Amino acid sequence: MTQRRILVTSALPYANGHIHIGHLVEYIQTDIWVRFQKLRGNQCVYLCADDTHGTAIMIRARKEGRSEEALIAEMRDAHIRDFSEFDIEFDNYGSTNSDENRELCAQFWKSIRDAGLVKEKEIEQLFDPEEGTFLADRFVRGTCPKCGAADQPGDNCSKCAATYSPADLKDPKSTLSGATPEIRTATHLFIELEQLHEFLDEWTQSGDHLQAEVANYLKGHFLGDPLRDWDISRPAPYFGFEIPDSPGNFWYVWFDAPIGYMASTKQWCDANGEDFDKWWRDEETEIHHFIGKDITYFHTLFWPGMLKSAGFNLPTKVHIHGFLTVGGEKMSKSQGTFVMASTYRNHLNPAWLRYYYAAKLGSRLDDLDLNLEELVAKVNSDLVGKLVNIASRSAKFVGGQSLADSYPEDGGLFEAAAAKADDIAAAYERCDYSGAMREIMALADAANRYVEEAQPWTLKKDPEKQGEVQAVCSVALNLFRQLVVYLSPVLPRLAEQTVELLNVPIEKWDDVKTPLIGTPVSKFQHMMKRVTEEQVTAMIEESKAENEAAESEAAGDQWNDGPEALAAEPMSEECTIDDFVKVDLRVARIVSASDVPEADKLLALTLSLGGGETRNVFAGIKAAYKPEDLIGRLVVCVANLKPRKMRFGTSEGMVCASGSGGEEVFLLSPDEGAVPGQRVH
RNA sequence: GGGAGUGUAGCUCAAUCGGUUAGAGCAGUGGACUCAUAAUCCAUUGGUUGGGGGUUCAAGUCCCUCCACUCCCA
Repeated sequence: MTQRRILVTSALPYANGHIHIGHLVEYIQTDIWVRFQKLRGNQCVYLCADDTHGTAIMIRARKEGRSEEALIAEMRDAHIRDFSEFDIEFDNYGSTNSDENRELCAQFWKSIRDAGLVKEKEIEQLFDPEEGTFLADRFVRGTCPKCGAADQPGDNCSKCAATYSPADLKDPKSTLSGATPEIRTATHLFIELEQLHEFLDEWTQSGDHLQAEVANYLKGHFLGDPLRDWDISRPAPYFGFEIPDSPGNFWYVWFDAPIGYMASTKQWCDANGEDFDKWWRDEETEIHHFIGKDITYFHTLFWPGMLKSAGFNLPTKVHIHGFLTVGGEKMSKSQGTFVMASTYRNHLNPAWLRYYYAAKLGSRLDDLDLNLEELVAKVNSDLVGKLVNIASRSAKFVGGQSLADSYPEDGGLFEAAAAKADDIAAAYERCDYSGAMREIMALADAANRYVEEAQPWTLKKDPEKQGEVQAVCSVALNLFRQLVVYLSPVLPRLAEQTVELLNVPIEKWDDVKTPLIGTPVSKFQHMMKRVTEEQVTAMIEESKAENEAAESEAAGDQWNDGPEALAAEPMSEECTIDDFVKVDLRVARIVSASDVPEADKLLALTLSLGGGETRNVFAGIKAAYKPEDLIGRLVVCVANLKPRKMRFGTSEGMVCASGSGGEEVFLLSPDEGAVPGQRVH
């Protein structure tokens, strides 16, 4: 087998937050692949870095009253600590805020300029006069210019799905300061990606660079039309690198972030006497990027385009994975399923998560669901019950002695398991870890059956049969070691423990093909504990508590009330008592509630004001309430609202509720004792 | 709104180019064993492959349509 030269990266974590179990899907996936490649004898380096630039970092540092450099240094230490606790082993962990990165950015920039891909355009952008900074779309909220929905983000409306530019918003507010932004023009630099259209068509649609569904997605969504220019500069103030030939402008964070892969490589090369060009300009080198599906287009359009323009190697493959859900739902801070790596570590063993993710990761970009009960079952059953059990039930009979001097007759088990080496390797290679785990666990079952039939515990009682005991245990321990070699990319610590037990290093994939003979066996020690549901529950509880503490700290008071709601929908102008009494608010009882099938957001309600007085109301609360849960409850309604014809009928009032819409709708309820028809003063 | 996906047993997933009676693990049930961390072994229940229609000798797989969910839209 010829040795491959492989450069591997995971996406750069942003220096604005800690590593959580969602991030870990990617780093564990990548780390397994890298460890596998190294075990196969390939020359493989795993590179990563913190992504440190951009507005979010600048704003956060400002809020915390310290420099960006201090913030990112602290975050980088925390990231490195988290990764190391999960046995994620980078060959170099850099930072996009490094000299190497600045130099490489300049080099890319010159190539892209020379290729005639850069042009300047004046664009209008909202500017926060209080913070003294231009505002990215997500930092502006206001009223949708199309449908008039309040509190919508700067680029599209969550109510009517209209897309627009932040400058079109009515009553825009900065989410940073609450100030009304001004429109200012600024010169931005753009890369004319369309000039690379033909190349990108070719690169994305041919070869094996992308998973099939990703190639389809790009074809369907981007490559069918001319590619838009890519805005890669941001005016000061901005935390990043100033563009050398455009003073006052900085490279957009997504320009310098992927270059960070190369800057990290450069650091590694310098530290290890390696030639940088061998890794990024020699076509013999394979380059593999592992990323999540949310950043697909940066890595499959811009990045190959940049590399092509600057004359570097193109990625051999971009491996894209799905998102993590917990219990079938998005990770949720309030439910405690948004678990930080460090919180997990406080309660559970990282090896469990590594195995669980491996058992569920396939080569496609389906989302991965972390089901906590399943985690408990899988770890206890597969790792403890099946795998470690093989050693546990055989090693103690030969502890302190040696394995048999020649490999005993085992009915072909060892050979059969060794024959799986290529299949299992192929599954790892294509990132089908779940397939690999299934094959390995089937072998573990076979090993347990062998021990079951051979009954070393019975043989042990007969002094004449001590040789047989040694033979049976030699087989069992060799089968166990085979499994551990297969699993060592996933469970490096278990591999180390096995080395201690059997006193022979595990160094290469082909170790599965040669049984150990005559080597000493150490005294058996427990290799892995079982998981309990209590541990999992404790982790979730701590995660919840952390979230509550964080919210409370942010709000600065004991009620956890944050400023977001008020900032999102700022106070209206003053009104008089006369203005207020024009609105006749009444307590009403919902006497019927039904779905409006043709409407996405509406429920049809009949409100009783008592004494036979009713109002038919269409309320936009479908996503938040089920009709059957509403019937009978008291609400507050606007009883004198002018009736309005809608497609589905006439609406004769409004039900009072707060919230931003969608599922975030909270009906007002009167306290106990109120009766329908009472006026609200 | 546009695009890309997903939907298979109670749960998590397989099923090669369209090809035998749709398979595993876990959970469940019955039994065996008692070396092992209540681990292991044997047997076994469980399916209208989201709904409907079509193509075909043959459809989980291909086509149309509807439903539900996920992600993306620079």
